[in-house]
Amino acid sequence: MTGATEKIKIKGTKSISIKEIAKICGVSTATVSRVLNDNGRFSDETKNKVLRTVEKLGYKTNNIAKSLRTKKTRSIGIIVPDITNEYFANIILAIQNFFFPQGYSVLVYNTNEDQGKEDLYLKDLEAKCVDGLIYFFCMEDRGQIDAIRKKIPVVFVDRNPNRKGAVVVESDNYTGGFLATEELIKSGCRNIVILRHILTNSTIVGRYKGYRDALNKYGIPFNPDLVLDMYVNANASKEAICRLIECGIAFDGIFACTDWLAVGALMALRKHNIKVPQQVKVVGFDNVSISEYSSPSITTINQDKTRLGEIAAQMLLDMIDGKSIDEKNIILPVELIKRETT
Amino acid sequence: MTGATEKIKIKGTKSISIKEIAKICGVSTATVSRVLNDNGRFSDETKNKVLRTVEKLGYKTNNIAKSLRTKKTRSIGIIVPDITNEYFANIILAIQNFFFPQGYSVLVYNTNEDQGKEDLYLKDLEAKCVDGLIYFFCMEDRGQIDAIRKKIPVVFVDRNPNRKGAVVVESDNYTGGFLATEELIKSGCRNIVILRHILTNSTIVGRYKGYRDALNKYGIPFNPDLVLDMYVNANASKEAICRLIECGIAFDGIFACTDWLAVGALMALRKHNIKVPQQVKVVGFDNVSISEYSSPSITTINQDKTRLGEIAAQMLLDMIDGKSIDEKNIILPVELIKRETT
DNA sequence: CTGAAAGCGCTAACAC
DNA sequence: GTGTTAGCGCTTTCAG
Repeated sequence: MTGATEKIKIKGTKSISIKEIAKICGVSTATVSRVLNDNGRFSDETKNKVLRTVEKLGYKTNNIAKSLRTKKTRSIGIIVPDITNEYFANIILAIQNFFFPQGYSVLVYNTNEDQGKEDLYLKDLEAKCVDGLIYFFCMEDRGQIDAIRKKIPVVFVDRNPNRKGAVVVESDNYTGGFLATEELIKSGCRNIVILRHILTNSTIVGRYKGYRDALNKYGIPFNPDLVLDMYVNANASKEAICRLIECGIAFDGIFACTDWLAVGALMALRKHNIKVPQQVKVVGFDNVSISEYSSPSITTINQDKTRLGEIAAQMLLDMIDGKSIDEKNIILPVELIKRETT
Repeated sequence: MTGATEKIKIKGTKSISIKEIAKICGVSTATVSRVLNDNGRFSDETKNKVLRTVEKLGYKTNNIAKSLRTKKTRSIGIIVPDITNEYFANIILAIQNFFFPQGYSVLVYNTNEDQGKEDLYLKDLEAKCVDGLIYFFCMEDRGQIDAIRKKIPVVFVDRNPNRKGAVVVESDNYTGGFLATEELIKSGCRNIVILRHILTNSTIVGRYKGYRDALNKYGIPFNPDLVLDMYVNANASKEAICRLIECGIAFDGIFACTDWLAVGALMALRKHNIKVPQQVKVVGFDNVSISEYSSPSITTINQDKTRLGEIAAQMLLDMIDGKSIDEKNIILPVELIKRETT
């Protein structure tokens, strides 16, 4: 640590504009603009001249000015609940990797599932004039969603807002829930707990439906005591399972709607010296790293995060480019990954 | 899936400008601009009139145009190695939470430690005219760093580029490495493996130095066979430790420069039926979730990600605002978190 | 193939 | 207190 107080200042890099290079090349700004954007209507000679001086002077186009004219900012927004969650981070990464080579950059907004923030972010995105939005929708319908959709292209990922005409990319949560539950049943479980996120959204609804239908199919009675709602957080699920055990409610399987919820369950089981998978079996959801590296490793439902992101990105780009899009609701398949907890 | 092909189109929300509302209010655009920016020199009467019609017509200022005039975009860039890594994600989150209330939005660029990408991102950031940059510096010096610093304010986080005059916020990696190693020594270890990231940067250098100095202080000879370099990845460290065991090289402690590296080590140890912490003890670094929820839970060195992000953000904002800043190199304290692996 | 000129929406002197 | 005016740097008709 130095106690010195220093004034940081940035050199006024008086950046040169199209005008200067036009003057130097002895052509008009219009011509320079044309060669820069490869819009035709210029000779090879002028092209070379322009390009060479652009290179020499290190000219960089001012995208602000360009945006003002073209009404395109070449940036998109992402509104996401929790960037800290590996599942979301993977999708964001795929989106960024897709868009950057297309010349788009990505504004990231983290809601932490807070609707107030979500509102503010939507406003900000509009003010910043993004060309499109990828939306991990979280808020309840208050008309905002349709409002923003009227103004800019938006594609919903992961969570389905169930609005007519909305473009959405999601995993097959229903089948995921079904497969997870079926795996437990086939391994011999008859009293299957389900650990859910307390915030109801389409992913939870789908997984729960799959759970119920699997129970049904195999003739296992549904027990409402085994439905546990909580905020997604390993400690919350640990406590919930501990409570269940302490109340003496019997169960032999757990379907956790999230891998982290499964981790918490495992902690509770370990604390009570309950053997996994011998006494209780566990299935998670997402297939994030923790499920692979936890001990025991967790049987889970894989979601294809990369494709989720890529497809959403591709659809958004198509919308921005005014292309027609074939499907408005893409549902990606999921897959059971069998590991040590079942 | 519907086979229908639908043309998505966005309604041309012919947005109104300052001009319209000036006309309606019977004042000039300058006046409107003044009340909108609260720049004084207008009467309460006109203020009310303007504000009311702004409200009524739902006028929104066009930030592109504004930026073109003011040369401020109110956006900052973040260049980060891996958004998927909870450690980095936490810092990004803190930065976003700090900046949004200040009216800034955040462009995120993921390098995946790829220098080629880093170069491109730097160019893009410049073209997008961001007001500042927070930089998890990864590339080796090729002059680019100093070049960008001349153009926009940048603060380096996590990794110290060791350039004179650079503003950097980092954890006390040296002390972290020392504490981790000391913890192992005090628990009785004498043959301590260190698991390092193969990409040398200031964090690794610092932690390694701490390791060596702790060894020295306690009179334990350094054994180069116990220094293992790899890409940060649980599988890589698992394999490295397995190899060590299979080669018959004895060790009783492991200092992993990252929690995920520690996780891999634990897997290798489990595979070979080596008891932790009885036969081998392990210390990680970062204190990300996995260290808390792994089984056994991992003793680790905590880095204060939130403060790392907040301080970096505050310093960048100060630089943007042209304020003088007191310290150019903030080093945040770290802390040993004792858990089950030691 | 090229240039002149208008203007995107806003801010900031400067004059009154 | 308020209006006039001149651009910011670029694209894009329209004429030639």
